[in-house]
Amino acid sequence: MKKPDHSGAEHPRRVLIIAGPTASGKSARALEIASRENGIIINADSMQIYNGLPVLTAQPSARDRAACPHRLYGILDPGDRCSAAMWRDMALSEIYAALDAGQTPIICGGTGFYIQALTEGFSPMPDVSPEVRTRVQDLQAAMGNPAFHALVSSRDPDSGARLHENDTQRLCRALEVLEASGQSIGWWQAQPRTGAPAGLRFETEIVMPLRTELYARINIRFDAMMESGVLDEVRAFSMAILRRDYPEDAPLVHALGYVPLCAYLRGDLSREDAVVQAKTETRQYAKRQMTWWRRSRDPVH
RNA sequence: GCCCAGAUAGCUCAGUUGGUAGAGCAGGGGACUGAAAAUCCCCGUGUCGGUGGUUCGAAUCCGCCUCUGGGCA
Repeated sequence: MKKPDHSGAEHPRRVLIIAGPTASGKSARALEIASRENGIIINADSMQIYNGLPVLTAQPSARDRAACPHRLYGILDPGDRCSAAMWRDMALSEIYAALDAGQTPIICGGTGFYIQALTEGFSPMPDVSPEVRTRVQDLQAAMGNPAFHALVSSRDPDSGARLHENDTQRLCRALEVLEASGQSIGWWQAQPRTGAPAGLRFETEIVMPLRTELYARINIRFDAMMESGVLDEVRAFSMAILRRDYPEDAPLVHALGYVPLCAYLRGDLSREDAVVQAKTETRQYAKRQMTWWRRSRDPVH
C-alpha cells in the first residue's frame, strides 16, 4: 500500500516506511529491502528505543544489525523518556544523514503514532514544565476520575465533552496544556500541523498478516524469548528499579509481558500463567495496531 | 457398589421465596495531535448435561440416566 506525499519539493527524496503490528515480520521485510537498496533501518518503535530489555522488546539481533546499519535502537537510557515529537526529531536527522550519504532510509516499527508524527507533524504545542505536569498528575490522583473530569470540564468545556472521564492521560494533558499556556488544547490543535517534512517523499508499506497467522507468530516468538534469556533481563531490570536506578514508572515497565514475568519472578504467578498473560497482552496490542492501520489515514493538511 | 457435591457463554463462576439468565476474563469493533507496547470507549441467545414429571409457567422443585470431583467401602 503506497501513499504519495505532496510536499511540493522539486526533487523529493525517497523514504521508505515499513509498518504493521508486532511480530508481523516488519524487521525481516526491512532487512530484505535494505540489502538491495543500500538501506539504513531506522527504528520507529517506542520501546525498542530504550536499552534495558532488548529481548523482551524484540530488538534486532546482533546478526541483523551486522547485516545492515540500524539506527535509534536502544539509544536511550531506561531512565529517559521519549515522546513522539522527540522521536520525530531524531528520526529526521537520521533520515537526512542517510540521504546525504546516498543511502535509503527505511523507517521500521509498530508505533503508529510516531510514524504519524513523522509524516504529518503536529500542531504547535506549548512547552509544559515538569512541575506543572507533576502537579496536574498529583491533582488527578488525589481527586479521582469523576471529580477531575468535572474540574477539566469547568476549565475547558470542549475537552471535557470530548474526553471520557476515565481517560486520565488525555484529561491530564488537556489540563497541563491549559495551565502552561492559558489556551485550551483544542485551540492549539486547531492550528495547522507542521506537515510533512520538506524534500521527502514517503513510501509506506503496511505489513498486515492474517490475524490467525499473526497470533501464531506472536506465541512462537514469545516462546523463543523465554529460551533466549528474557527472564534474566527482566530480573535485572526489576532489580535496578528496586535499587532506584530507574523510576518505578519508567517507560519500559509497559513493555509487553514485563508485568506478568515480574509476577512470576516474585512467585505470584506460575510460569505457565505468566507466559499465557504475556502472549495475551501481545495479541491485544497487535489488535490495537491493526485498528490503527486499518482506518484510511489520508494525510492531514 | 454406596454417600455427598457439581454440570449455566470459549474459560472461571453468579443466579435471591419457580416468571424462558448475567458478571469477570478471553474474544470482536472503535478512538487516538509531544507518555502511544500508553490511555480510553462500545459489544453478552447460551439445546442453563439429558430425559420424564409437578406447575399457567422450571436454570430453579421431584424421579431416573450420563459425566466430573471428593468421601466411604
